[in-house]
Amino acid sequence: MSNLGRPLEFNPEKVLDAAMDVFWCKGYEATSLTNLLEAMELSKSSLYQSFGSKQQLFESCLNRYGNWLHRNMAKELEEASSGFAFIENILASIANTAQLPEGNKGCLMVNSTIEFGQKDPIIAAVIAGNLQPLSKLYIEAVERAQDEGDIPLDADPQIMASYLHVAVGGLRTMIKAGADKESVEGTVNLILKALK
Amino acid sequence: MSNLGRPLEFNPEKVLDAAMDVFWCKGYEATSLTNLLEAMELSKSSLYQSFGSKQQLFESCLNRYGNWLHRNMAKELEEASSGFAFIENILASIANTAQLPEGNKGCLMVNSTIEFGQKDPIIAAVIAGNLQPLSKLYIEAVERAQDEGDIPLDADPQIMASYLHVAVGGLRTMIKAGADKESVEGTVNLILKALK
DNA sequence: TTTATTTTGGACCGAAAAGTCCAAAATAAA
DNA sequence: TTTATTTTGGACTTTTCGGTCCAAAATAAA
Repeated sequence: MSNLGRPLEFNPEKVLDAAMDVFWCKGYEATSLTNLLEAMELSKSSLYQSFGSKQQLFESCLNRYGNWLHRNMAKELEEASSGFAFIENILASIANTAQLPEGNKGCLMVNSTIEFGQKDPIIAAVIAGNLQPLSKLYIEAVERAQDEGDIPLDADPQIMASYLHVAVGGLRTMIKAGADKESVEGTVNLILKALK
Repeated sequence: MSNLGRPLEFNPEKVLDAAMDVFWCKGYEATSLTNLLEAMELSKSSLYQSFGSKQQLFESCLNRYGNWLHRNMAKELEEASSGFAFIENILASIANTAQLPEGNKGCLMVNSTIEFGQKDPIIAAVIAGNLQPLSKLYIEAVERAQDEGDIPLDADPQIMASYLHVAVGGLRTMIKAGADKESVEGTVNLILKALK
């Protein structure tokens, strides 16, 4: 709004990314203020001044992550050679994280869904608000795949989208449990075959 | 071992169940010693004497939960009218928890997989050790369903078992996110159709 | 009844938790 | 240069964290 006063000494987006990564790796409860301050390279007062509280910072991170995810997926859908190829790509890229540090991080949205569920209505709403646009993308992809003849026309895109949501959540769980890449890929093939 | 000394004033299985429920509802990091002591109705020294530490207590709870789950599922498989009916029942009973407190609790094994992943090797081993017998049950069920003609013979039971594991993890995530029963049931139907 | 063994309640511990507060510093506008 | 506005570092606070310790209590065996 105003340009007055002492300017920020940090880049709000960069420090948000840093905080996001900590929450992503450790989960909400397991990350302490100290963890955040070290990663963000901020003083305590700057954090509270700019982000309100640990929980509000977490909400900001969830939204940032959700936006980032949606942007990426929307771009992938746009650039995909077909609706079905998009779905294949999404699941394959998840399978590629098996037994890697990235696979152990999982998906911040899935992690937070499991950690919070409906315990805190505000967090639940933030998650739901970020999940819905992703669902829309899945529906779009399925409809496009139906147009292109890769998915039967009698399938309900809404249910198909839920099915994909389940696949993503389940694969991330499987990978967190330490599954190797081959079995994840085999499972992905089965998941995809079911759509046809 | 020995019968000497003052006898326990509590039932170890009962207090373990109480602890299990707290971890189940809140997750490991979010439950405090105080939460546990209140639920178990134990003094701090009794807890440490009998269960070692918060983490060891958690490990005991995981094993108890895993055994309980395996026992239940083995019984259901035994009593099921067919291998495929067993699979249907498992998924249906998960769908039935949608929008109920039980659904928000989810599955302690799934919750812990997401919360810990591979962060702590001991916990990871405990989870893996409890997951493997469940996998075996899934494989058994699939093989039986193949014998009974409900699942094609060219399907790999191992991959099918992973697929079911993914389905369970994903459904629990979906339900934790607040999905309503109808859409979960629709999704379950799609998951099952894919097996045929 | 003594002795050995075990459990129990509660005091106690240092560390770390999230969060508050304020004076000093840094800037833009007047 | 003054003034208004904002950020920053860090001291400070209260509460809770997981965990230890020990004397008292309760029992079985000798």
